[in-house]
Amino acid sequence: MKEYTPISEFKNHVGEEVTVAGWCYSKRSSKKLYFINVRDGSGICQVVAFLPALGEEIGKICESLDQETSIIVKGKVKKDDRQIGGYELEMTYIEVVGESKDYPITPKEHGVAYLMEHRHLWLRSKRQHAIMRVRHNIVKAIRDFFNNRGFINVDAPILTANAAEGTSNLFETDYFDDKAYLSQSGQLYMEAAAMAHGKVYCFGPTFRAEKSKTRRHLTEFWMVEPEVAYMSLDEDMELAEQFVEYVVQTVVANCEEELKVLERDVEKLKAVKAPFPRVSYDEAVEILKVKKQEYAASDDEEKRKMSEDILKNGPGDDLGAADETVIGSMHDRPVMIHRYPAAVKAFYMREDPKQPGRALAFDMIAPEGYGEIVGASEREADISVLERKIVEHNLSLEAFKWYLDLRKFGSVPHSGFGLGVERTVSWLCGLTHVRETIAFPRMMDKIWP
RNA sequence: UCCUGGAUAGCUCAGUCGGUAGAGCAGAUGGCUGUUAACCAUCGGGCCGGGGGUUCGAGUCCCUCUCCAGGAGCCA
Repeated sequence: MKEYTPISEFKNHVGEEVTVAGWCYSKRSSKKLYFINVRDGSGICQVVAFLPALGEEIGKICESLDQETSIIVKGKVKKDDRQIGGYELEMTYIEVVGESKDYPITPKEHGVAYLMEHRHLWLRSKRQHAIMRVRHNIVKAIRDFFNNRGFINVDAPILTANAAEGTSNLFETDYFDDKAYLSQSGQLYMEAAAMAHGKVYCFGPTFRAEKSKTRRHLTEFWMVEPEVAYMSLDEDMELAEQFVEYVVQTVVANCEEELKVLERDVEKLKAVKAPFPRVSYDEAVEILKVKKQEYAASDDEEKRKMSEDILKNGPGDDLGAADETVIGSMHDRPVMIHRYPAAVKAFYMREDPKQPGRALAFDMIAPEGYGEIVGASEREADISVLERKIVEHNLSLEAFKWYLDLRKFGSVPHSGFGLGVERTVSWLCGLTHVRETIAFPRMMDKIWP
């Protein structure tokens, strides 16, 4: 590596001459003085060039700089509290590495469609830079949490032969003379791995061909899925709340600068401490019935409109987005809604022996309207029940032959959950749409760049 | 797939009653030793998304197609 000094390390080089390799972020000038904001990936710093001391040649170079021209600059680091990073570079030398004419993204406002078309360049912008760093910290915290608790990372395949939950939202691809599908969950494979290692997790991309056009959906998204042998649903809830608390508090501790750039209200994140409230599906429905009346009678037109969407699916059916928002907004931390009607949930979820018709499953709803971030359940361990449910869900017993083996050879109670990384990033960054949480989002109508 | 709203300068938008178009930013040129989305002056820049219709006349009204945004369902 060459001896370039990262801008983020300026605090250790005050008074020294350093070399910075980066890009021109913006430029202001008067006749004899240039102020060049340089970004190098680690940070942004103002470089000051006093032309009478530097000569005509350097003046010409400064004059020629456009937004995103790549440059190598030498200069002396000065502490300057007026600057955003707290430091300033007094230029002694500058060299252009690559020019940049008519850079499409100006410091002024742009529309969403335009920015998405230029996603490969948009990543350089301050907000996007901050989001990617928060995401990096979230991913690191996720791995650290499980690695530090004796979980083994066993990744699931991306190309699969059959579907976990029906074939309607699967991406299909040719697999030699056969068909294969892109994975929509690693869970079934993690159940196999948990029987080998006890505590496991997978972490990778998953794919859903849902024609969803909302702020919470991507067709390709990352999910972490822990699975633990001999773990009950209640223990699963404890694991999930400790996990989410750890991820959130790690980000609060490590991403102060980034959250400031994103203007995130950090106090709201600091409140995310276990235990999280637990609400049963039946309790949720009772709460929602009251809220529906309350909203319908409200002076606020928005609430009256929302009232129509509350319990729109009818009692006994799954909760909708409006229901989640209402329950979620009642607390300052995530809420776990558990024991949904078994009929609306996946075949592999165990029914509650104490409450027939209810599944041992929970969803974790993030506060501030960010919706479901975790889906979880205790898995059915009894082979005969599982076989019956596979048939009831119109799935092929043949396709699940290997999965049923797990119940044939030393079946044990086990549970796990899946956390959506993009929704978590969106929540922690306070974004309005998950499309900004991943470098190159894949959506229903967008697969470029 | 359904519902709603859009498409006008490179970008973000305004455009009155139907009478062939305007701002800010960006770009170019000039000015300024401390600027932070710098400022001041000047200049260039338009198939008003495509097609059809109504009209003497359409950016504006109607139909249609395409694309975009927001929402629903489904989900993480």
